[in-house]
Amino acid sequence: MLSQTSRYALHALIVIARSSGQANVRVIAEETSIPMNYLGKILHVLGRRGLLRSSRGVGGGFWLARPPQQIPLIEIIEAFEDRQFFARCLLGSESCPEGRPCAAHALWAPIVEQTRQFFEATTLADLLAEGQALEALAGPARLPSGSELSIDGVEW
Amino acid sequence: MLSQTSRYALHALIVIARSSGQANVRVIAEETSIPMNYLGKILHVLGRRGLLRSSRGVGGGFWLARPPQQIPLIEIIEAFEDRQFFARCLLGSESCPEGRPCAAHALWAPIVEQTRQFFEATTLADLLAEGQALEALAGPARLPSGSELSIDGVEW
DNA sequence: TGCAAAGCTCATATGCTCATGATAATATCA
DNA sequence: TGATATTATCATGAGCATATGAGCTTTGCA
Repeated sequence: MLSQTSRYALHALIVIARSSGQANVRVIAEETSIPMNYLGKILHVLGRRGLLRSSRGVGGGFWLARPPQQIPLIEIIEAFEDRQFFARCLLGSESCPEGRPCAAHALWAPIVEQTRQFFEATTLADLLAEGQALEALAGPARLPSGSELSIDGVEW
Repeated sequence: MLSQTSRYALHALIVIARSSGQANVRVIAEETSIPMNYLGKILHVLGRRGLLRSSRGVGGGFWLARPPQQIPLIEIIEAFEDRQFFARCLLGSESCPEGRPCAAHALWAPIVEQTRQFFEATTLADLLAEGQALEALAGPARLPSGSELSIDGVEW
């Protein structure tokens, strides 16, 4: 559904948001298992898109340019998927030129539209909240095992 | 969303169903603009999956193995997409191993499930009916232009 | 019985996504 | 000011989905 690259971007942003401050490429790559060089490129794109800020040099890294409530998932996706990602019909836009819908169009359109609305309405904050809920459920049993995904200290 | 190959398969099946009988690769390729050799391979796969029958030699071609009411779209898709097509989470199955859902999982699951149900519930016949409805709307204005997509004579 | 039509099969090419590696630019700090 | 840490940028490669091309096999028909 989503490209690997989009999924990397989402995952990286979740980790950055959780880190309550700056996070550098190496650390994010370790935590997410995303190849480091590739991740650098992805974060750079997110920077140009206005989702991340960055600084170089010692102590540098990336951080969210906006609070996660103001980062809808669709912005992340649009950075890496081509423009027709949501415009495309079941049979492809070739079979379905403007104004001459193909046989599948009307049936498929509601599905696409609902998916698009999901990505528009859901924000990075929603994902963080969901992750927090999961941790509350499973947390006590595996806190001692040392996974340091703490969500505290986020100042938004 | 769907791979090019799946979309080719869908499109070809629509054309075959409309042809009310046999259709050969060359004709289908011309009508759909799908590369002929590639189409041949796709139809062969659909044959092995039990969706098409074929015969060789002069006058040979492909035809539906079942009435279109009994061909759900999901069967077509499963022939060309990998098994995890609907199992996959927003962040990918790597981030989301069995029994340990990722942050996005619960939010995304309903979207995937609804999409899966669409492909299960919608049949080739539904696409044909939709195409017929479109033609009824726009038909009179462009019938003289010679597009011979007649739907008559289907004996199912 | 031989030719032509059509599907079948395999080998190869191409283009894109994903990934790697090296180097440059910039920032911090002793 | 030099050593180090970190992002920025560019060149290159790997692998897969997509596509092409050629020859093989089967079938129908004159």
